[in-house]
Amino acid sequence: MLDVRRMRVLREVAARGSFSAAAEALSFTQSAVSQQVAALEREAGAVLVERSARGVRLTEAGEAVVRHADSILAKLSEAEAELEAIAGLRGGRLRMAAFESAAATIMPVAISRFAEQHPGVELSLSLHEPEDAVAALKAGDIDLAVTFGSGKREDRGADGVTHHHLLEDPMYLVLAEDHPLARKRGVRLADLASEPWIGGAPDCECNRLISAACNRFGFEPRIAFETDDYAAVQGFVAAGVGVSLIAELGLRTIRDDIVVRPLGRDTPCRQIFATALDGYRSPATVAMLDLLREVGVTHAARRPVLELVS
Amino acid sequence: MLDVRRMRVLREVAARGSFSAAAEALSFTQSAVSQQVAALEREAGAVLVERSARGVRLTEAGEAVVRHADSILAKLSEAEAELEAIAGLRGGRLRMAAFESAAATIMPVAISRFAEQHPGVELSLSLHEPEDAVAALKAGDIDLAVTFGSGKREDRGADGVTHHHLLEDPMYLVLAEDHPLARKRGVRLADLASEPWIGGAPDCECNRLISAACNRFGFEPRIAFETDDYAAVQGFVAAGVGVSLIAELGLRTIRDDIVVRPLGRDTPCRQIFATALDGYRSPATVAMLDLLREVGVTHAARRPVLELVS
DNA sequence: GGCTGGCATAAGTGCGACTGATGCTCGGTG
DNA sequence: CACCGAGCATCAGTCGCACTTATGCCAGCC
Repeated sequence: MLDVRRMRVLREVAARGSFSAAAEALSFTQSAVSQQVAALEREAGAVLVERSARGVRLTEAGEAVVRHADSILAKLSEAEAELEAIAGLRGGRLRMAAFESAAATIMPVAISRFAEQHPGVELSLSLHEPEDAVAALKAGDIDLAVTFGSGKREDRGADGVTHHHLLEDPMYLVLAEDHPLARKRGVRLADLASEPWIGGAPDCECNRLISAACNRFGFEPRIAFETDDYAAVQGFVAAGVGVSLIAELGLRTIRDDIVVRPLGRDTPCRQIFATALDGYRSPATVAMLDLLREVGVTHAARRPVLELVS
Repeated sequence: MLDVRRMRVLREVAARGSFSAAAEALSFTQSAVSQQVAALEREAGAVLVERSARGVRLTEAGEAVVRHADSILAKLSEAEAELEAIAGLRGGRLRMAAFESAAATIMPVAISRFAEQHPGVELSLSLHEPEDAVAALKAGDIDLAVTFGSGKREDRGADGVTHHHLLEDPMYLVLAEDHPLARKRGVRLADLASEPWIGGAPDCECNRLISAACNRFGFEPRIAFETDDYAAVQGFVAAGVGVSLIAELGLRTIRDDIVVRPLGRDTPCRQIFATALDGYRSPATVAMLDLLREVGVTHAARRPVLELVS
């Protein structure tokens, strides 16, 4: 195979018109250039350079090699530029996934800020509930996921992913406006032991959050209906099918025929994480992780929904 | 600069999914592949491969490198193919020059046969009198010239070109049909000492041939008119401006108002050569040289004009 | 005819690439 | 749970290649 380093030498020879001049330009000795060109001719199986007393001239084969050398060396520079762009966040891509309420709240903020700081990076966001998101991470389909869970686990998970805590997301009780408890002040979870509940999708982290919260008050919630869309949950609650817990991030829009009640000291909190694979992380991933943490802190500082309903 | 050999290793790693498999495919040890990839990562300034317990996966930067590696390696194969094509006469070019009467006679035969044998080679022919042709050779504008001269010089010229003898081109006396000597049998050059002559262009090899021939018979021809086109010479002769000598190759077409007379043992001959630079010659040049020699022999074997007019 | 500019060649040296051996980690398994 | 195997990293050693220095050779030029 033709050696690209040698092709570079030949190109310099062609440009300068002599071995000596090329050697000087490349900071080699004339001897080295002579040997390299000879080796290249051996590889090529053809005479590439016509030697004459005053400098050299390329043969047709030599011209062909130089022509290709130009294009190959250009491609090499291109590759180097692309690497630099990726490392310097002036290029590359970042594929993310988030669950619905995060995708509607913190992600737009984070994405807009990231795009502003690093306009060259191509961003994409898909909707995935935590379980799917982690699977997508492991499959290499995405680089970063925003997930939630009940425990505050900053730990390096044994399964190759690490959850980086972003913020706490307090959950609120939602009732139909004509529910008997809708007017009561200081409702507690224990008051709702016998109510039918609206849950998240089956076998979903969301459901486990509700169960865990109720369990702490000594009862297992009876799930009357399951849906993974907070808007749908609000619909079912409004229709009187049951009551539910909705996290703050899911309460950006609140129907006017339901009431939202804080649970005071009992308030269960879901924990929001940025989740990424352990080991190598692209510069874009690292930058977005930092940014998400920052957005999380900012978000925690002001609690619009809490003020609104308490 | 990124090393193309290492990029090739990375590409194999990407294709096989593990260092070990790539090593086997490349007939290396796993250790070598590991070291090469590590070195490439140092050059690139970025992690290119995510190592895991079961094989490896490329990072985004790694994918970028492999993408470029593909295109670079493709270009390399292309270059190799082109070299092979040039060496095997399946490509490349051959630029030739010939004087007018050769371009009208032996060159069409040679070119047509060459094109048949080596259809991939791009052929071109330009018209140059010997002096210009040799200059063009030295300037590198052409690869091969067909020239003529008076002496039979196969020698390696001191000026860096070699003339390869192709054939002898006998010269004939041409007279207006109403010329007093037109009917005389056995005309000799000495009979024409006082005639006005039509010569070639000033300071042209062609003129020197006429002078040299006349000198041998003890007179210096008086040049009445000079032109480098044999058709024009025939015109002037027909008009009675003077007499001239025209070589056989220039007598493919003969006006009907002139007569052509052989000079028997006195016949001067111009020598036709294929002329090329010493030193490196492309495969196409060598092949055409051989072919021209062959055409020269064939041409010498049958002498249409000689038979026609003697 | 010596001088100069330019390429080739020979011998020596140092770096880098590859090998072989070994250690480490992770995931699967009895 | 301890073991095992697949796979990568690392180390030391060897070998080859690329470059340098030194020299020779050739051609053009004053």
